[in-house]
Amino acid sequence: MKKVSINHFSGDAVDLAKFLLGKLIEYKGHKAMIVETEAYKDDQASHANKITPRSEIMYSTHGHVYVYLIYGMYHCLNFTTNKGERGAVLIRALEPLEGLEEMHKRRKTDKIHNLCSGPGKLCQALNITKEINSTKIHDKLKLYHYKEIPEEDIHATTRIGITKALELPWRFYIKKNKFISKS
DNA sequence: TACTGGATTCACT
DNA sequence: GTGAATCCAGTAA
Repeated sequence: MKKVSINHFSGDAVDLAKFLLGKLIEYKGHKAMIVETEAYKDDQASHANKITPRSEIMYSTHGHVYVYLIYGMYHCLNFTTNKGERGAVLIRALEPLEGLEEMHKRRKTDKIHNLCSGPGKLCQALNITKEINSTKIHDKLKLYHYKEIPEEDIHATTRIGITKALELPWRFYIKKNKFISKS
C-alpha cells in the first residue's frame, strides 16, 4: 500500500477533508478506512478560530496529528493542514477493517457499526489519545491510499457559521456507507 | 485561583 | 427527545 504524501496536507482544509475519504488509517495494529470527515478553518465555534497553546499546532504545522479531549471524556482525532494558515480536518467516522476484536473490547459492544461511527467512538476503538498529539503523520499514526471514492459517491453538507454568513464547516461522507455517524 | 462550557456519547423515558 | 457524565483549556480576576 502506498503512503499518503505529506504534500497533500499543505492545501485547503476543505479539499483535504474530501481527499481523506477512502484513505486507510493504521494505528497500533488496527486498520480502518475513513468514511466521514469535517473541515475546520474560519469557523468561530472551532479551535481554529484563535491561536492558543492548544490550537497553535493548527497554525504552525501541516500533516500533523491533533488530538484533544472533549467533554472531559472523549478524544477527537484531527489532521492539521493549510500550510501557513489555520486549518484542520476532524475525522468523524471510520470503517473498521483489522483489529476488530480489540475494538469490540474497548468499545464494549458487539455491534460492528457501533465501533467507529463517531469522533469519540473511533478514538476509543483505536486507543487514540493525546499521547500522539502533535506527532507527524506516519510517525505513530500511518495513512495509506486504499480506496478511490468516485465524486458521485461523496456527499457534502454545510453548516452556517455562527457569526459569519459563511457555510462552514464542510462535512463529507461516503454515500450509503453504514459506518458514518448519525448526528 | 476560580469559573465556564464544549467539534460527544449513552442511558433512560 | 432529554439529560447526565466528566475534565481541562481558556478566560477573567
